[in-house]
Amino acid sequence: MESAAVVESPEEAKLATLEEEESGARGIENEAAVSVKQEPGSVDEEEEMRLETQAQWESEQSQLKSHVITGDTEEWQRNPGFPGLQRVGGVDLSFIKGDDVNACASLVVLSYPGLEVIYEECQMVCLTAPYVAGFLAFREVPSLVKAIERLQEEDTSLMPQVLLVDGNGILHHRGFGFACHLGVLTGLPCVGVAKNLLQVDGLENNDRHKEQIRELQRGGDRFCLTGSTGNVLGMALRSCDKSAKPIYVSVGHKISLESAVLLVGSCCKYRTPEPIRQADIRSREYIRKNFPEHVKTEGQPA
DNA sequence: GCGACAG
DNA sequence: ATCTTGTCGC
Repeated sequence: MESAAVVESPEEAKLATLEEEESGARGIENEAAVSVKQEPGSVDEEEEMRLETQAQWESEQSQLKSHVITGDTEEWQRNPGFPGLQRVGGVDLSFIKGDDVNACASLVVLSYPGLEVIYEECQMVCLTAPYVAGFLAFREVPSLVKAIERLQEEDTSLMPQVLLVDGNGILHHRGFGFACHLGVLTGLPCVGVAKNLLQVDGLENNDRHKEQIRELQRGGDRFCLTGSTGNVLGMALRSCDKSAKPIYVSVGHKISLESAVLLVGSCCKYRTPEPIRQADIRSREYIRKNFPEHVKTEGQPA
């Protein structure tokens, strides 16, 4: 047959759906002046419903004894257990203060398990999409795909075998966050690493969550993030001894949660895994150097 | 009015 | 994401 059979993978289908939602969300945003308030109907009914789902959720949560899994980042670093893994990539964008269009995109590749920077690139980019909560990828992904393509062209032998992304993977309102998005468009395995919990599917930064965080004593300790639908969406990981605040790891593309957590843990000298941290440092520095803050220094006497 | 809101 | 200095500690 002449017609090219366009077979969509489940991930690609998910992406297509999200793209539709994104354009919808942007349309709403553009007409934000028109308030679309819902008629409250019956307040009592709503409240009753809310309390009921709340109670149901709480009972489910208490049954899910998401006990702390004790880990050991030092041990992971001594014995990573990823034979064949030599290059881990990291990406990040940094922004100029009052500018929501121009940004610096950075891609770094680190040796593994040594964590030395073996490739780095910073590139000024123009962002097209605005930042809309839940649609982060639409703003940041295009520039990063281009960065990967430049590396592919420049030196394929430096192509990372896995990419750490700052943002979530399946820990997302539609189960398809930044790390999934970038993974599908590049074909690379991706891991989502967020610094804050995205409160979705019943996951909440409440007292219970804070208590679980307090139970994380050492680097490597972690616990499952189980949504109210029963799915494990990611893990809260204490990435090093120094910082008590965990990072949130979730599956992006072509990697299991277990592998993702071990990999991220073995990449942490500090709270943020080195590949992302190095990309972050480099893109910030680039902005700092090339965009003198003429806003701040006013009276400079000659 | 208050909280959420990955980056 | 960005706005921001010093400071306490190893």
